[in-house]
Amino acid sequence: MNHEPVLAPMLRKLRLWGNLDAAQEQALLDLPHNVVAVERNKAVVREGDPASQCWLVLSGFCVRLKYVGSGGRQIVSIHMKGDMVDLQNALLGRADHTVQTLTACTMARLPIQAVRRLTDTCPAIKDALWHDTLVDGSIHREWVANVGRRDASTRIAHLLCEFALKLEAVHLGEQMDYELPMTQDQLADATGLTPVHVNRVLQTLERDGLVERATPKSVVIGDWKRLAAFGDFRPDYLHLDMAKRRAEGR
Amino acid sequence: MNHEPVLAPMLRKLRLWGNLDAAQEQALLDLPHNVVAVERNKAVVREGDPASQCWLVLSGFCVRLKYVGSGGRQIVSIHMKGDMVDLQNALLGRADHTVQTLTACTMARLPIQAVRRLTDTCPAIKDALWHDTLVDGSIHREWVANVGRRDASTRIAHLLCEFALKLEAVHLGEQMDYELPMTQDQLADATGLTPVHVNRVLQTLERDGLVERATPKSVVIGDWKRLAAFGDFRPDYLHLDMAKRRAEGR
DNA sequence: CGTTTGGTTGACGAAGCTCAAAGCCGGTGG
DNA sequence: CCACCGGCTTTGAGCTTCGTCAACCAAACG
Repeated sequence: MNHEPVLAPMLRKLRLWGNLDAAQEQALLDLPHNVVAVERNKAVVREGDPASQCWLVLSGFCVRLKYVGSGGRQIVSIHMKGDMVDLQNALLGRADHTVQTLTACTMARLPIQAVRRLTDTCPAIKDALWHDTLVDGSIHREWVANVGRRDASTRIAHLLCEFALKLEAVHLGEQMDYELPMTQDQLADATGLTPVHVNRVLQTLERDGLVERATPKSVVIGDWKRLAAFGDFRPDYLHLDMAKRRAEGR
Repeated sequence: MNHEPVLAPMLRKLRLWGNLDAAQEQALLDLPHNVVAVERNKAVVREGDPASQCWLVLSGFCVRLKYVGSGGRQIVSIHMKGDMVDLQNALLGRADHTVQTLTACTMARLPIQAVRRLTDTCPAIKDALWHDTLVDGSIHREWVANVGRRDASTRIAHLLCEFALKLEAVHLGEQMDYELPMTQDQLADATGLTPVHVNRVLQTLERDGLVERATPKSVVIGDWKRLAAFGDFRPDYLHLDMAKRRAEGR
C-alpha cells in the first residue's frame, strides 16, 4: 500500500483556506523536517524563547498557553493533527507563549527559514499560511469573548462544541462522540475556572442531558443543536464552511 | 507648509514591522481611499456583514467587539491612529466581529481588492501586513490570559498599561498621563467586568496611589514601574522593541 | 498491592454581580 | 442666567457564582 507523505495533514488543513496547484502542494510536502515523538505534558516551546522552528502536529493534541504573575496558567488555544502550532512564534522570532502537549504527540519540526524561503517564492502558499494565522486570530477573539462574558457552564459547553467541530474538520467524519484529551485541570486552564468548579459544571451538563460521559474523558454529545444553543456556539468564527453546514444541518 | 499624506499614519505603523523602500512606501500612500468622519459610538462594521472594505484609523479611538447570547458585549481590542482596524474581517471576507468608534474618528476606507492587488505585486508589503496581523494575534492571546486569569484590579491595571504603551508608540512621546477614551461601561466590556465593579476598582487603584484621576477619564500613571508590576504587565507580547526599552527604562 | 494521578464531595468564604437610588456634570432651551 | 435633561459616575445593600481548602475516592500503572 501507498504511504501518505508525512506532511500531508498540514496540506489537508491548508486546502481549506485556498487552492494550491500540484507543484505548490508538492513543495509543501518537500519542506525539510524531522519527525519527533513528544511525550504527554511536555513543553516544546517556552514563552520567551527565541523561536526558529515551526512545529506541526501529526498526531495527538497540544495547547498554547500563557502564565500570569499570580502563578495561574491560561490555555489560549487547542491544536490537533494538521495544525502548525507555532507559526506565530516562529514568524515573530520570539515566543510570546508556551506550546505544550496534552497527549503524546508526533510532531514535525520545520526550520522557519525553509518555510520563509518557500513563502517567498510561492505567493499562493504565503496566502494560505497568512489565512491560517487570520483564522487563528478569529478563534482567539472568540475565546476572549468566551472567557470574558459567558458563565461557567455556557463557557464549557462552547469549548466542547468547538472541539467537536474541529475534530470533525480534521477527520472528515462525525465527531459528536469523542475523547476529550484534557484533564479537568486543563479544562479549567482553558476556561479560566477552577478544576473543582469545572467538575461540578460537567456534572450539571450531564444531569441536564447535554452531554454523556461514560468515562471521565469521553464526551458524547447527544443533541448537537441543543448543546450548541446552550453553549451560545455559532461556528462562523472558525471560518470553516463545512462547519457552517454542519451546525445548521443536524 | 508641507501636508503629510493622508495615509501616513498607516505607514508609520508598518515601518515598525519591517523595512520598506521608497517605492513601496509610495505605493501604500497611493492606495485608493476615502476619508470618512465617523461620530462617536457608531459601528462601522457589524458582525456577520460581508466585509469588502478595510478601515484605517486616522484620528480618534475605536474598538473591535463581539456580542454573546446573553446580551453581553466583549471588547476584544482597542485601536488608535495608524491601525488598520479591519484587515482581518476584510481578508476573511465576512466580519466575525463588530468595529465601533469610542470617540469621534476620522477613518480612511480602503477597498480590499486594492489592498490585495498591492500585496500581490509587492511581497514586502504583504509581509508587513502579515506581521501586523500576527502582532494582533499576540495581543489577543494576552487578552485571553488577562480576562481569564487575572483578578479585577490586576486586569484593569494591565489594560491601562497596554493603552499607555500603545499611545506612546503612536505618538512617539511620553504618555504616562493621558485621557482614557472609554467610559466605565466600556472599560467593563473590555475587561469582562461590571461597570459598578470597574468603578470601585478604579477607586482602589487611586487610593493605592497607582493612578491619579483628576477627571473621571484622565489617567495619570505616577509610577510606571509600580503600575506595571501590579498589573502583571510585561510588554513583550506587543512585539514593540521600543516598548521593551521603555518598560525597563523608567 | 502501593503509589500516583485525576476525579469527586462538602463546608465555607470571597470576589464580583444585581438592583436601585442618588449625585454630578456639560449641554440645551427657555 | 437658570432649569432641566441625559449620559456617566458613585454609593449602598444584598446576593450569587465561583473559588479555597481539605479530605476522600477510583482507576491506572509500575
